[in-house]
Amino acid sequence: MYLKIDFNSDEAIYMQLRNQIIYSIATSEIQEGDNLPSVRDLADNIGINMHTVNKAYTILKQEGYLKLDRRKGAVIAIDMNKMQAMEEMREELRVTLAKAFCKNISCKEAHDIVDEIFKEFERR
Amino acid sequence: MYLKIDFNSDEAIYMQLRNQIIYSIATSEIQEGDNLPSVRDLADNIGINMHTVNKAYTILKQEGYLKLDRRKGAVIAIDMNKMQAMEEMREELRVTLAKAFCKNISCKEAHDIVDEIFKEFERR
DNA sequence: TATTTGTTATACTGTTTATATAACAAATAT
DNA sequence: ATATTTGTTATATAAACAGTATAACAAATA
Repeated sequence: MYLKIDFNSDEAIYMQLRNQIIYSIATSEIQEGDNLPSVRDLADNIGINMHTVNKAYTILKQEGYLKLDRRKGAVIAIDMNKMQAMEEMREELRVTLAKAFCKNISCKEAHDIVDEIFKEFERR
Repeated sequence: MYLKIDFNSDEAIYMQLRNQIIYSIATSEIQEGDNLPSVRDLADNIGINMHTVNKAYTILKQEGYLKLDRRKGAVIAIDMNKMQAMEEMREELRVTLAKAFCKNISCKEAHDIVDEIFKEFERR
């Protein structure tokens, strides 16, 4: 799995990790049942602290993407609460699309980008 | 203009302000040329500190939604950098839609919500 | 002349982020 | 059996951020 941390970003490292792991699941680079590296291995690998990785894993667990097991380690396990996910998506889109609309981006242009991104997920 | 701050939210107050002002522009509740309340008035009105409002206004200025003038106050003025806005939208959508895809939300369902939100902006 | 604007400066508190050690319990490998 | 590897938990520390509190300035207005 490819992970790249931007240490100059204003986005927290553990959030960059979280987002990239979710993206990797969406593109099927990793999938249900797969193991993630141990918190120590990944931390050493990237060059960050163990607790920063642990924070990302803990959030992914809370959000329903991971199960953490002392014997098996961190395993991808999607908790399928679609209704909740829809509501969260709606709230995020409200902000994203309000910005877009103010900047003269049309509904069609938004749709086109949605399609492009979904193609990133669906090509196998 | 209707502004509601959730003091228990994990989202910073100045970001809640920023997002709601952008949303108000998108729905044409406020528009190009309109004045926002002075930083002191709005702060008193909501019951927060002047600098928190000032931070929201400063960000809105940097992002191209406001002009700040010592004589006229804060005035809505959209800086139309559409290309930049498109790229920012694409990056935000990548995270939002990756989450959605993992939770089995289809491309069509995403499109439907985009349409619903755009209707919030376009009905007059 | 007094008030109102955005703006800037300083100071303080509390929270968050990231790091650093350390230890524990359960499982695995040697 | 022993050592190692898991996630997990507990402290501690430094830096950055969020929010508040005063205060003052320059330009414009009442």
